[in-house]
Amino acid sequence: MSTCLSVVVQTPAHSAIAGLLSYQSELSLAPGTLVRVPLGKRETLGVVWDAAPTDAISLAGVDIRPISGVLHGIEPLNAHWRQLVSFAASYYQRSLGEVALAALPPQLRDLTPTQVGRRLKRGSTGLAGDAASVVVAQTLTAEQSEVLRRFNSEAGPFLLFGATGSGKTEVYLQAAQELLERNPAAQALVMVPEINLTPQLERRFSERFVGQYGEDSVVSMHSGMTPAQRLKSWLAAHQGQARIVLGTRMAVFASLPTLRLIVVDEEHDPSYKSQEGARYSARDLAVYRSQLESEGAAPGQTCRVLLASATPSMESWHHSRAAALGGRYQRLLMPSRVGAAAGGVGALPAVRLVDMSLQPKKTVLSPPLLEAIGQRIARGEQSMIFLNRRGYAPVLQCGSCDWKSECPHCSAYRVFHKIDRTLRCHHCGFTERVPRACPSCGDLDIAPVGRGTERLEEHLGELLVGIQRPDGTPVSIARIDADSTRLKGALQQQLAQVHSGAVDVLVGTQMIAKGHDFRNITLVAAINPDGALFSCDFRAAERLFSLLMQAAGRAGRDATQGQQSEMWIQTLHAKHSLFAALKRHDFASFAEQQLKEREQAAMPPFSFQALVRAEARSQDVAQGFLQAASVAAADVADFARVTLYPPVPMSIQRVANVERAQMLVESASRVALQRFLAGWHNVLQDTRRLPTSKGLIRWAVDVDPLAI
DNA sequence: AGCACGCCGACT
DNA sequence: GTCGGCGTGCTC
Repeated sequence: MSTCLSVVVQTPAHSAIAGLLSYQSELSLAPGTLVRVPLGKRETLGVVWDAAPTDAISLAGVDIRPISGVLHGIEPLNAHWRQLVSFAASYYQRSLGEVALAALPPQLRDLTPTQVGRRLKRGSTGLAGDAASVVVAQTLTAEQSEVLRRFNSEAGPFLLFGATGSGKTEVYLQAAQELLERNPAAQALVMVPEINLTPQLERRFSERFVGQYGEDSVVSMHSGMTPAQRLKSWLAAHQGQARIVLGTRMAVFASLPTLRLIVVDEEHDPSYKSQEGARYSARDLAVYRSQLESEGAAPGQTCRVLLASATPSMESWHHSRAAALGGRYQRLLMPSRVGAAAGGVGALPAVRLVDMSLQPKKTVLSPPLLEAIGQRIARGEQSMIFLNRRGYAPVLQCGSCDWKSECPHCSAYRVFHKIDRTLRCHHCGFTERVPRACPSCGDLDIAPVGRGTERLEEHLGELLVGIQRPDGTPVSIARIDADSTRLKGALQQQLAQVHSGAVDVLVGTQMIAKGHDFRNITLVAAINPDGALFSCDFRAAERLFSLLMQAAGRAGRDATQGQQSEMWIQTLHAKHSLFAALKRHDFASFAEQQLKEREQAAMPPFSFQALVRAEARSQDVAQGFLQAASVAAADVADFARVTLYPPVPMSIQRVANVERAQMLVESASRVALQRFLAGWHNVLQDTRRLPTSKGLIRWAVDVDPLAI
């Protein structure tokens, strides 16, 4: 008698066969085993989820086909990994197969069992590193020691609230080091929000651990790696040679059989929330995973989780309030910058607000800011200027008719890029050469409106033309944004330019606000941050505060300059409480204010949300689908405990000729929302099959959405 | 998602 | 008369 296996395979989120598929096998295979199975006319990778001896060879009229192969060289994925995947699939309303297969390295899908076997042989040499090259741990500050002491002795989860420059990375390094010394098999997972931040983190972890634990002991996982590299890292983690895994959000799904420590650096960062496929939050899954890995573990063998940020998310801040008030996380504090003593208390840059309502209209850079930048250049110091908009100008407009550079495929303007004389849509990518004359009336008077980083760079060049560096050479201005760093390695190269001191003024988008340590930057300026102040997105203020705080953290990382470094903000709303709190570097009072407002308005983290998005040929069909699903929701479990809002067009209604609409679902209870969504799923699928839904392209649920 | 089948327009 | 467009439907 053969065995009947339940196998998960890559099936689309809403197809009719979202569940487990049955296959027969002569071998009795353990759950978690990787297999190759026939599916229709092709063969695909699957994961055994369950096995039961059976003699049934058909089910509901479908023949049960035999599996076609087993990836013998790879140990079955353990129960914790399977539980994590199955929780994520159910919480984020996606199929098990989609989540499970997306969590595996893509190359596993393409390789036959024999090819995988060859890779395994070729893999690790298990070379031990050179013990002499071990970089010794730094001496900790009192704050760092206290944080580590509490982290190692108390029960988590932990939220480390640490100022930029307070030495959070050293805390991660020593927490990992302590773990690896204590437990000869333990593994640690350290996540960062962006690919760009992995190289420098990898350098620091490698120099600390590779010497002692071997070449494969530190590996990275992010989408920028080649398929072969990803497979190699994944196998190293799965087989336990990798002791430390560094990566972006996808790394939360790495197979780590002896995981004992998870660090989520910059835990507030929106990049931890996936925006496609299963829209999971890697930060939230990290907390869940640590719980899972700790279940039934001996006291010293639990998996600890450390979320860290200088500006925590309102969710984590709320969870880390006093236990008496219902907090579940331990809040750990590191308010001081390393070496702060040299620069006096805090040594965080002084925040200067420029009230732009007192400046002539259309001023881009106010005279006092320009003056301050000039002084830095004369002293041989660097400045950094933020503008969160790339290109030359966001719109091109005709002076005589009302033509604007609209994208023909999207409800958005195409951005003018002067460098290559193009109009580019940042949503669908549609690009054309800039017209010589207005395409509508033929007038030659077409002009850029507003400004992006390209134009700011040009403008600065004109304004600073008379300024000289200490050695008498002219000012050098550089720009870093998604356009200037398109080529591989370009970002690293441009950052190196800044480090070498060849650049006096750096212009860029938020790309330069994150993580990079610049020793000689003593002035940071945000020239137009007002957009977020009165946004309809209730998280806009939180994001702005965090961005400005992070930007301010770029200034004066070198303690000897801490005293003179400044963060400049130009605003039309100088009296806004956000700026007042920023001036005092007072995240806590900003957060209390935000949470109070959120509580009064019953918004997250005091309520729980999900968004259903629909895409269709016409807006009517998209909204009609949502409306019909909304009406049909009345019979679904826990309907009475959720609020369904009417469908609305998305803020950018049309992208690449697809109309988009969304509908908000809200509940005071996470459990009720989950139960409702689970029951509603079939209703949505049935609604899609209705004749009125003809023209609907796709729909998806986003649980705990970041933006509404 | 793939990969089929299937039913209507311009080509050797 | 075929090649091929992408709409609809199925995969244990």
